Amino acid sequence: MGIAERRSREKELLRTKILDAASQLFVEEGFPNVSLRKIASRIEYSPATIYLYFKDKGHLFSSLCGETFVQLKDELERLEREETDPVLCLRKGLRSYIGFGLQHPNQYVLTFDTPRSHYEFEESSKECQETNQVALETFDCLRRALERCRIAGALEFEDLEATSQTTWMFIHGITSLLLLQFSQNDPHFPWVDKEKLIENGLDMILRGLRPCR
Amino acid sequence: MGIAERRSREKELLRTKILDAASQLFVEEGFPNVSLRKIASRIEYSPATIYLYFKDKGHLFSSLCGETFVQLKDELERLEREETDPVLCLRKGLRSYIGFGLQHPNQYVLTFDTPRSHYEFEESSKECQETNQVALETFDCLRRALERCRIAGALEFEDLEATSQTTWMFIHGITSLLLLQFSQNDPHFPWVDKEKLIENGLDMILRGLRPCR
DNA sequence: TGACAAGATGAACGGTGTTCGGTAAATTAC
DNA sequence: GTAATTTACCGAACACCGTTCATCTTGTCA
Repeated sequence: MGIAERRSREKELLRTKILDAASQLFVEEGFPNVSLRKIASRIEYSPATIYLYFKDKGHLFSSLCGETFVQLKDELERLEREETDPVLCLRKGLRSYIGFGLQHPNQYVLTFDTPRSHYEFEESSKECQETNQVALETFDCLRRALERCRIAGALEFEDLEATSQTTWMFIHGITSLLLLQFSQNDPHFPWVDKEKLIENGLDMILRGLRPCR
Repeated sequence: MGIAERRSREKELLRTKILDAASQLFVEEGFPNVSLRKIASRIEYSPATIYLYFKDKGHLFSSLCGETFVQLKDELERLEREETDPVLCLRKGLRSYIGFGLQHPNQYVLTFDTPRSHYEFEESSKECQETNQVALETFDCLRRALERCRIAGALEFEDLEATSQTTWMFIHGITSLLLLQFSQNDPHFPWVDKEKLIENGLDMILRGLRPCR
């Protein structure tokens, strides 16, 4: 049955066409400024057609973010294989996370700085499940990196889970404020240099985890 | 001229009536779920009337957030006067910041986790100026608290400004993730206890600033 | 060739922020 | 006391938005 295959191939093609157009507009303008009508008109289809491929606007952008975050996971797993010094591996991983956020501001903000209720209208769709899975695996990289440091005796902490989550909170804080407050051309707030902030942040995190000698 | 005064008093009254209604709805439902029509109907005025008192939706909620954040500043300044141990003062202040965010989730998220372009459509209005001023003074509390710790020899760091900003980023990270990711009924992510996370976070921050002995 | 199914859509629904011309009342001037 | 003017307000509209659904076209199969 070659016909059915071609059909489903064509369906997949339009699906990715929608995703591509959405992605472009999303990167340019951010979630709330991209309308389904804009996406539809860019690919020369009716807005209603999008609903044959995605449940709603939220799920479309969820799967968009999911796709992007796979890159971060891959990058972190690459680091894990290539960098043998555990502390350096941790530090580079944290730096990658921040860099990833800076490179994909809209995806980052939509995923971590937006109340779910504002864009996700039903739980447990297939896309969300997958995205969630990627997120867990990405977080696992951090967990493993910390545990390796502890085993090597380079860092010291009691509760791996709590420490992993706290560390995530810290680098999220750096990323989030850099995206949302830094480089607002706010002439009144005396932001110091961006790279310096990042380095300072990473130093402080690692110092907070170093064994008390 | 008593008439003019009464008039401006009445005008101020309606202004605060709008703000009150907006505040209630805002706390209940969050920025994007509160429409000017809802506010208007709650106070039994036309939506158009709101535009006689506020430039647009963004400015209305900006001044709302500003009002709320004054409370945090007051709390921090109170701490500064009453708590003599500088490190304890710093720690309590950081804790207050997080607690404030948890108590006013919508205000916090709108102020720090929302791209300005999504709700603020023109710079430098009177309300924004005032809010900005409050923000700067609040940040100054953190700066002073850190400096006092350094002078007392309890903490050690090079650059006060960078350290203040980094510290803010950390507590913002804690607050932001607690508000936006924690207690999503995400059965898959193994969040540890909230209080434990906060304590762990504060410990890590202070350890990251302790002098190397 | 006719029946059927899948894909795409036009038009509509109920909502949004925002603008503007007009109105009615309160104030001022005469 | 009446006319002119300022003020506060609002109905209606504009241009959007996400979403739904009956309808239509078109490719497929018997």
